[in-house]
Amino acid sequence: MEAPPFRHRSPVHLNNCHLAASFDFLGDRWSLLIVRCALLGIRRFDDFQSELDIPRNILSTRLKKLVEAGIMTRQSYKIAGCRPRPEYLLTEMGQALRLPFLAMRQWAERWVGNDRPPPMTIIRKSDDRPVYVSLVDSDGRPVAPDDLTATFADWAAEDRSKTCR
Amino acid sequence: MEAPPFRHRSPVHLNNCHLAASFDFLGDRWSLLIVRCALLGIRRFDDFQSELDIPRNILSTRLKKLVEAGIMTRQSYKIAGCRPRPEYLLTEMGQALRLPFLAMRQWAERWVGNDRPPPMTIIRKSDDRPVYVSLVDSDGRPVAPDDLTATFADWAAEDRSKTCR
DNA sequence: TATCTAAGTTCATATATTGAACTCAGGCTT
DNA sequence: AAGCCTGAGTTCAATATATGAACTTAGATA
Repeated sequence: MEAPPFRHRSPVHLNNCHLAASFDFLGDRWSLLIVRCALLGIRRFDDFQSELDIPRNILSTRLKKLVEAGIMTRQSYKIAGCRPRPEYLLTEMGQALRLPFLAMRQWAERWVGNDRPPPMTIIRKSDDRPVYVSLVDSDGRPVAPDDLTATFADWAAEDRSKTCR
Repeated sequence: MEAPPFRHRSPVHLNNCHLAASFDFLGDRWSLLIVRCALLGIRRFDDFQSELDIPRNILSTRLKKLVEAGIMTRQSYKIAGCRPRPEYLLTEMGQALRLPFLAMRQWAERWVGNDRPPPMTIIRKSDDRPVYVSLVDSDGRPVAPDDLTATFADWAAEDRSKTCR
């Protein structure tokens, strides 16, 4: 990955930045950990609670926020002989977070885990070979990470795309 | 992306999870926004401050944390006629966050921005064509997001890889 | 009727954030 | 030389949020 040119102002105004906006509901440790667990198959209040050792009231407010953001849904499940209970499932929007979370896991295993063998490896179901997150072009061909630059929509570029020095 | 099988416990214990560990220093809104700005070329204290409208003491503690985590370095720059001033640069570890952040941006533009034309588009320098984040195998060939499963290192799998129902 | 369980809520205490004002060091102006 | 300017922080009182323990609730079972 290549170092960016120096700027006084970021080229994308915070108000136009959907990435920054997503941090409103995903930008805290507990929400990120809850989504991590959900992506791994956890669904129930008490399972999130004991897995993460999160205070119950915090879990409650975070789940509400994630539901409100459209990342999770709260629905009832029913097993015979038990009363219906709520479970928290990822929506399609939430499932789509798998890719960024895999990218982040890949980063963490390289840089936090120092490339030691990871506890879990993501593989392709059809042939059991490991899978990676990478940059590709529209034909699916790999793109070198130092071969990137950016263009800006004209409505968004108010002197902001200028670099300095 | 495919829904995961139901589990009471996540298959990776939190203590072995480098992803979860990374949230210790990246799991808050301000740190994420600071890294976003740094990836876009911002380097100076006051530029981070005015770009994000972050309280100065919070910015100070967050930058210290990111430096301590190895994501940024604080070094001096010198321009003629001014005294040396500090600037905050991404380390190699920090630059490597570009991929997860691009994945997250791609997600946010799809799901938060509802696929409206984004203010910024990442393109390949050599041919100006847009670039995407995607799953690939070790030969760089695309992998379908619903074609994934996982294996677990035997030292990590203490009944945790079992699914339920 | 009493007990158990999963899913919450309540509340006092502890911790963190906010925003404004202040400091500090070195360069520039008069 | 004295005073002002600028960028990079620090300090501190007020406010907001998190923590952890205890409590509540609704159905199922004994």
